[in-house]
Amino acid sequence: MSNYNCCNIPRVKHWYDERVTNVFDDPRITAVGLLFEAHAGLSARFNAQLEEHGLSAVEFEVITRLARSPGNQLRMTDLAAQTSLSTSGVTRVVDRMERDGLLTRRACPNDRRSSYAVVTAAGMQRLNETLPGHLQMIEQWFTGQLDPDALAALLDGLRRVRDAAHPCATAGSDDVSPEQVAATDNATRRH
Amino acid sequence: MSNYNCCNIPRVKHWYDERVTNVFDDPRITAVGLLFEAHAGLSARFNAQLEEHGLSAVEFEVITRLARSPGNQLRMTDLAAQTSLSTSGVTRVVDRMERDGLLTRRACPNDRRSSYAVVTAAGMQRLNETLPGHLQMIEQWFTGQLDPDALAALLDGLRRVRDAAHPCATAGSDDVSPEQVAATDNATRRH
DNA sequence: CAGTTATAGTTGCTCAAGCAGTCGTTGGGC
DNA sequence: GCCCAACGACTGCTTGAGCAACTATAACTG
Repeated sequence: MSNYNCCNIPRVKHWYDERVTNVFDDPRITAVGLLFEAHAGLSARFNAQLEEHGLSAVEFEVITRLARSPGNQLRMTDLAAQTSLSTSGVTRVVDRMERDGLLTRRACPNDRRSSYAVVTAAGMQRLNETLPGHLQMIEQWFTGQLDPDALAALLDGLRRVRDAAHPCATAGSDDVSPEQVAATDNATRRH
Repeated sequence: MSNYNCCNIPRVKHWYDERVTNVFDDPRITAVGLLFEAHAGLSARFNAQLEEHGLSAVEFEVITRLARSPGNQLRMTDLAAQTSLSTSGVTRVVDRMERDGLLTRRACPNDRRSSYAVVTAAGMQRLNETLPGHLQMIEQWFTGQLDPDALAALLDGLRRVRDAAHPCATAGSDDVSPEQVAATDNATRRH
């Protein structure tokens, strides 16, 4: 019963050793396990550092996405598309961050349905306080763990997986300049 | 204001182009962006497939961890350690899955504080129905996206990052055989 | 221009997860 | 053997996020 060696699993490509005795030793399972655990580990590290500055991961992502956008602002919908939040989720995060003085809402002049979330001066300051440590964390736990070649290979592989799997969430404010689009590599682009 | 070119960020190693005009173009940000988006993309794909079989991601992880363990069972605490759930979280997931007939609780004979979560026959069947498609998804959106060399490089990099960053959650039932431990690569091991 | 449809944002409801506190059990120190 | 600290599981409470319903505005169609 414990020897779970079941079911005819279709194997399209055979890049791995065939002699598998247990489904859970399947290298594909191992592969996702690695990716997910790396993600979980980094998330935990980052969250700890962000928490020191009174930010949750989503709040940090929100304020970062806003701060990198022209005018430090984004329409609520675009913010939702860039983050992996629903629009109602964005409403609530912005509620909290507005209450904490990090953001403000600003009416959109052209479209009275829309409103912008804008980073306040206090928000920018908070981000300034948080970012250096965050970058250090990235270097300490991620990029610094590998020599340049290995890192490049890793990032290349990730990019391909991302491009393939990342659900189409092409977002962004309407008036981004072309070079800004080109720069926004890790944003939710590339269909 | 939009040109967020701030703060003296310490750069330990310079594996990337120095000429950065905007903090958010920082290759370290891009790197985590890639990893996180790849994870998010894969998660979304997997969740969709799992949902077809009436399983959430955590439920799938729980039942998988149990099914790969000797006797298809694990003590609640060990299950919590292997998944990224708190013990109360595990209590509730097992509650739900027990209600759905996928798991049962079994009293631990040696220690009356502990109880095992055990996969039922229905649970094993559900897993059998779910796994092939899941493996196909992995191949389609992850491992199949790269040629063997690139995949190996990706996994190698991920392994190092995982080993560095993954928070120490050494778990597992007490009586795992050594070869089983060796096989459990993607489990939460390695100090 | 009127009527319909689509879009932007918010709100009520539900649910999943963590924290802290509780209860029963175990094991170590004396 | 008794006491107390540690442990395992569970429960109440809070929080955060999504879905669906709703309102207001915009755009489209004839």
